Amino acid sequence: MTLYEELLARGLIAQVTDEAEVSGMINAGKAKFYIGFDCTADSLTAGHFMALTLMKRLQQAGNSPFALIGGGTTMIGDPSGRTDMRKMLTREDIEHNAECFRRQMSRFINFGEGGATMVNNADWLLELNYVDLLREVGACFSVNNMLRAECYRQRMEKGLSFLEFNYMIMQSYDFYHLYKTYGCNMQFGGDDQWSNMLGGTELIRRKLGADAHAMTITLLTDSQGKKMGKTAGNAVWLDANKTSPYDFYQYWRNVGDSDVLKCIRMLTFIPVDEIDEMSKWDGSMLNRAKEILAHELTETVHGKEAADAAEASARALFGAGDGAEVPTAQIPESDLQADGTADILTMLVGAGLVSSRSEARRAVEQGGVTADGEKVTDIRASFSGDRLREGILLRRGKKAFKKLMLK
RNA sequence: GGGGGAAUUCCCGAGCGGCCAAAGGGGGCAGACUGUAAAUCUGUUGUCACUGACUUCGGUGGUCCGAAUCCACCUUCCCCCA
Repeated sequence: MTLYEELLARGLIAQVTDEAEVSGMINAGKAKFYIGFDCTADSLTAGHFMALTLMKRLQQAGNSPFALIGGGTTMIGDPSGRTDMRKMLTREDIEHNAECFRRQMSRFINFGEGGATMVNNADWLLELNYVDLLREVGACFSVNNMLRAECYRQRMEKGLSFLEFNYMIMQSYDFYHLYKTYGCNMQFGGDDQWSNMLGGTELIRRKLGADAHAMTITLLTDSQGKKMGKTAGNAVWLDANKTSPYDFYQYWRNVGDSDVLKCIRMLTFIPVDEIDEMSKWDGSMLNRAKEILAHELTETVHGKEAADAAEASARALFGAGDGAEVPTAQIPESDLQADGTADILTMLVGAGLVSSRSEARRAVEQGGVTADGEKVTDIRASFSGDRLREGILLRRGKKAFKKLMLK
């Protein structure tokens, strides 16, 4: 199976400018391609993860990746697929985020000798001169065409600022720049980037009379068409401090039946024929597939040790097994009451299992709280300081656990 | 530049000057059922010292015994005309 065929088999490819050209180049292992990442936060997310694995797959086949960090484009803010304008980030924030991205990426991609190249578009975009730019590339863009682009469609109803309108031009300029500087003639990215990417191929054609190509990967959505990699609107981060390895593991452990195989196919490096074998599983057997998915991804992101630990904890907490390594939380001595005990509401808040005492109260009243396996039904229940010193396993609902200790 | 409209709780979206912590939906959370799935049903969803009190309806002032509701100014956004 060729690399391109594998990508197809995994369901990764959404759109390609020229299938024959692109597949030929990447199969031969000689391609130079880039993927851009705008640094809108201080950590990469599960959404970026798929692009990174694509990069890795291609690198393993001998191709040369360029990871572009959007230090410059983030100053503009990509309007694609958004209904409102992004919050403007300060230059300092962006630089900080770019640095975080750089660190995280180097864990997945080999940037060493002969490996991938990391570039930051702040290096060339920030020094552009407005009038020069207008004359050089502005003349190559048709506003009529741009307005037709899918990525602006949503915003045509709600309003689109001129700042954001220029995003496509900046991204196109990136591609043009990388083509001229490194001979990079392919750009990959999420499917929402398609029109931005075409802007680049078009610019290269007009300015240099050369062919450049673009390919997008399918957005990872669940069976209801919602983007995956988010929980209740919050991103699943790759930074262990923002999303703990245990939570990361749990996110994937909990995907719906109908989505497991798709995730395994698209996100893991498990050979395609093995996955085909798994796709014959059904019903509760899929639970095994979910474990594989969760372990596999946690291992790639946080390392084998963390993945094993998360799996062991999960098994212990949800079924047979013991010695669970549950994330712990601590409350200070000062949270103890005069008689040396701690009340359940304070404990729940201190453990971070709820965000307020009211929420803690509700959780207890609804019978969703246990302490060391025993259901707590009284909102005035309290526990001795001695027990706390040894640690009490608090559980809120089915899936949230914290071991609470005294500081 | 001129004219018109809008801003409500996580999101969408109701809201007569007192009966508004604010309808309804979505989402979230919890419970039942399960396989840590889906579907379904039930409860819940501002905070706290919780049969009560306190803080919320873009911002600042004002009218009134009383304002999410009325007035003034400001901010932001949308639409039409240029």
